[in-house]
Amino acid sequence: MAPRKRFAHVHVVDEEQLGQEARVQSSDHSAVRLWLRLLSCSTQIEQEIRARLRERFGMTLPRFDYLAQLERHPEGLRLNTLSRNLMVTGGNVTLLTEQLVGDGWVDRSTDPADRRSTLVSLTPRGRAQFLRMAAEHEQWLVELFEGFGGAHRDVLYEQLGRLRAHLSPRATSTFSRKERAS
Amino acid sequence: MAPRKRFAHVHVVDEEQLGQEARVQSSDHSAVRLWLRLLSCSTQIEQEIRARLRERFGMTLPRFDYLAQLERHPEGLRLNTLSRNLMVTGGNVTLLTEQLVGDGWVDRSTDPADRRSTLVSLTPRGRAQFLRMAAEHEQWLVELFEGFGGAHRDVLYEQLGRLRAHLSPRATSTFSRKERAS
DNA sequence: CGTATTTACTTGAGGTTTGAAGTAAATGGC
DNA sequence: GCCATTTACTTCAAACCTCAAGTAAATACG
Repeated sequence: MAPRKRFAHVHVVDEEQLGQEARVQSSDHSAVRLWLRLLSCSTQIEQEIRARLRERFGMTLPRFDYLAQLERHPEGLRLNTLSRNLMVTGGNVTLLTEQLVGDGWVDRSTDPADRRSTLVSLTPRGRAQFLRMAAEHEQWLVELFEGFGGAHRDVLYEQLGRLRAHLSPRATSTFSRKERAS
Repeated sequence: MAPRKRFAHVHVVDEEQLGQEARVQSSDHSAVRLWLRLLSCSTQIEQEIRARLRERFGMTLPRFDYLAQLERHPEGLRLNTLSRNLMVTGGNVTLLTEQLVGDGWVDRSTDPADRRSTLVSLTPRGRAQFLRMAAEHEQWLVELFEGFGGAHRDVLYEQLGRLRAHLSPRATSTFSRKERAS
């Protein structure tokens, strides 16, 4: 069977997949179909990247993403920020942090300005190793998009930017989730 | 912290998120940025749908997706096909099947034409309940895309179709994975 | 026919992620 | 200054998902 990051969705694929376009009929409306395509694309890429990270580096995607965040913020990040940026729960970040600290990728310290907060940053060795992986990682993406015409690409990039902006208002933090007043 | 389907990726968000666009600089190249936008959009929608399924119906997204597949195929589906369509591993489908059969959503039978295969389909009650959820689910998506202009939407849909087609060749089944000849 | 291979699925261990319920530090009225 | 609330993080059970190693049915080939 085919693997999936976390999941493939909804009426997913099928109508969506490969040669089976014929089956569409009337049942799906445009919002759902758009969502399914979006999901299908992102899942495919994710699976591919995940597999390569494992094969080449024995690295998992969540850890890679975590490290990538830190690499962008040499000054260190608070777990809360990390959670928001990675779009995962606080508990997850706590666990990943433990693992990455344990494996020597990450340094962890209490924020002197706010003793509730934890600051994390890459160890020098972690950073060096991450940079090697990141270079290759970027190549994979270049490869995946290769042949997907530059003009199409720009249009897609542009539209995704719009969509993200459109969706963003609801991208609230939820480390401890009281919010979500329906 | 913010929850995530399965995960948020890579250098994800941050440069990507909200008001922080300024930080982009030179380090990210276009393939990576495209991927991050794609991921960010799909994760946001996924989280939203996941949260609503739980709140409204006590339903999880993987199960909903599974049921959605079956709804589209009243004749029944083999687990193998389901795995490919949902883009998850066979083991996962086996587990979900047990749960859904146990909860009365799904009927399970051996394919008379091939006794290795298992056929699953919705129970009448499962189908009725699913249809109620699906109607609301579609409304959520309509809502999420509301105000994201029709023209933009069509362009995005079109481009995602192209991208999916571009990526698809590598979307091979992996129920029992011998393949992946690097 | 008989055996080797392939295909469909199951099992189990391990990692990931969530959501909910906690603890503890900081902040905001009063 | 005191207490209520908020914010930052931790813990834990349960769900999810993968990967690897199995079993068993079907097919391919000699």
